[in-house]
Amino acid sequence: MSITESIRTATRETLKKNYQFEIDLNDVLVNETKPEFEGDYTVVLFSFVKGLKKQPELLGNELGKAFITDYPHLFSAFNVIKGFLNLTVADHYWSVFVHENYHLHNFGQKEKNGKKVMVEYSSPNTNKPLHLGHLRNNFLGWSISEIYKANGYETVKTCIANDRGIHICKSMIAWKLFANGATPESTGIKGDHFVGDYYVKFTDEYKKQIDELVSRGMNKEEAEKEAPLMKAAQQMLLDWESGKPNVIELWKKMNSWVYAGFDETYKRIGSDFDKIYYESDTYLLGKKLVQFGLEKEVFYKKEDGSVWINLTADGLDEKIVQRKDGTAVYITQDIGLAVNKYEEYKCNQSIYVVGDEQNYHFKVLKLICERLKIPSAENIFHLSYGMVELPTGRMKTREGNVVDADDIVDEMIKEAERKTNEQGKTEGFAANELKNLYEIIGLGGLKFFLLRVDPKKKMLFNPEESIDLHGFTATFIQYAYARIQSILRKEDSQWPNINGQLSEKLFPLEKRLIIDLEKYPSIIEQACTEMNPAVIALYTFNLAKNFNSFYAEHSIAKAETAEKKQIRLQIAFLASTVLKNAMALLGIKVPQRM
RNA sequence: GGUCCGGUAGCUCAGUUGGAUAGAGCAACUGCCUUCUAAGCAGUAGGUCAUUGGUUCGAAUCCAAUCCGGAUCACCA
Repeated sequence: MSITESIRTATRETLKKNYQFEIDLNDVLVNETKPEFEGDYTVVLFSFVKGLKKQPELLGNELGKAFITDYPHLFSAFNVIKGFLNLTVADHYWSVFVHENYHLHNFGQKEKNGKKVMVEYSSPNTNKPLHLGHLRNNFLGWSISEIYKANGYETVKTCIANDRGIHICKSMIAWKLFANGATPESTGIKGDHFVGDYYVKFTDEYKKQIDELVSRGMNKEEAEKEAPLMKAAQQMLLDWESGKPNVIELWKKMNSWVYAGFDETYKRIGSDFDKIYYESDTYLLGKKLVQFGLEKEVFYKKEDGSVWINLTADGLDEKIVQRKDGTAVYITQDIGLAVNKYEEYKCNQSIYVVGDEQNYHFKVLKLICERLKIPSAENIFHLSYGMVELPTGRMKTREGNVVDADDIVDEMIKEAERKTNEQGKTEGFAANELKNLYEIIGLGGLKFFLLRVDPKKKMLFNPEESIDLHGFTATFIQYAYARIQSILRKEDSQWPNINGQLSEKLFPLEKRLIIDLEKYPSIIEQACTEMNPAVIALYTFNLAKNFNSFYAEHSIAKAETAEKKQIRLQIAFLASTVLKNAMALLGIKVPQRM
């Protein structure tokens, strides 16, 4: 039981015993005591003052006295200010905690709970490379999955490849017309970038055709429809759906180029998947479900043959689920995918990590699944995240101010190298060790920067600031970790063993660190219920900061007594474990030295 | 226009079952390397929590209205 839980329980039991006053555990508000007051934890008494009809100060003093006599192993002192009962937790409690836990490599990790969670993330289109927004998505999805795992869930990481549709045909057409048979191999360009270039080429050439048609007197709207390139792309989509061999062959070829490029990027940024779904498979199941929905009268057909659902009763609009020509729309395949996922894995929860511009889409998807009485409907959860903005304004593909994921990663690693060399502390590092270090620092910095903000809020990505290695960054934490490793290396064989006995008082800085460490299990729990890795980012930063203060003040090597040395070493050891494990939940590695 | 989200220090962000004098980091300024890693530590300064009203012992937090910003309301994905 954690210390805050112990305090809640003690409060409940004491109120029951001394005042015959029954309360729920959750009614006891326990905070960390503010630094300007004496004590470690504070019980806020206002909420039960009314029921007991007692002065808050009087109640506080009575409770405090009872705590000291009834729970001497927990509390050593108390004071009351207004309605706040400040408790000092006994040093003995903390030293026992450290002694019992410091050597646990999986400290904080929960037992398996038998539940299964699916996390879908990344979900790229196969016509262009990953960009900055995808990075936030990937880091978030991966981290959430790890956080669930740490909380005892079995997890399934999935990805849906949006590998079909008119956008795919556009890059195919452009390649066919303009590439002259060039390939990623022949040009040396990474596959996803190679295909993406042809998608851009399509857009450029298409614009030219429109301009030309307009200059010949056609209005713009008509020109957009009549441009030969667009017609070719639409024809290709029809040919694809009818399975025309040469189109399918080209589609497979170009997709394979893209996947090879994605694999490289995923490997680099540490994203992996247990299962990849393909829209080219799921859209067919989606179409079957449209038929099913028509039979059940969840959907209805309009005169032109298109199929709709009416969601006005739920405050939404009518929504199309199948075009008049019988082809699938975006949501059609998502319905299919939801069923597919459930039948294959039967997860207790199905999380979709998708940008907040699709909030409406997922509201609709969930409603449709509920109306169709799909068993997994109520387990669908849209983990919505805000857009990543640039100092110059919004990122827009069309305006070309997209930040490419591979470029960012390169830049971060290069910057890590520059800053590391500036520090000039890398004597004795082998070349491959250095390369590894640059990657750990560069990627860590990037991940931390994108994860430290509440996912649901939009955020500003400032490339210059993100490679600044000071302050609330991964580098700061990695550095603190490397220093702890340095201590432990030196002290490795000389640990005094006095079995957690403590005859002297803990210094405030020591206690603050232990309090931090003790709450780690509740932090990963909180990160899970809130689905927010930023909780962990903030925690690791504070832990590292507190360790640095501690370290600056209290030398471990020159500890005053054996017992001081022991507890400090144990604190250092546990802190290093927690930092490493917590950072791992964010997908961030920590270096042995730097 | 409807719906949803946001507005906290110069900048980037924390801050929910309503709790003490609203917190970090960056930038600025002042100290600290003969010490287990100074990518560090200690400190100073910086606020009308968008505005107004309400609820109560108590509001950045809850309610209402207003202002500002964004997303969405496609037979695009």
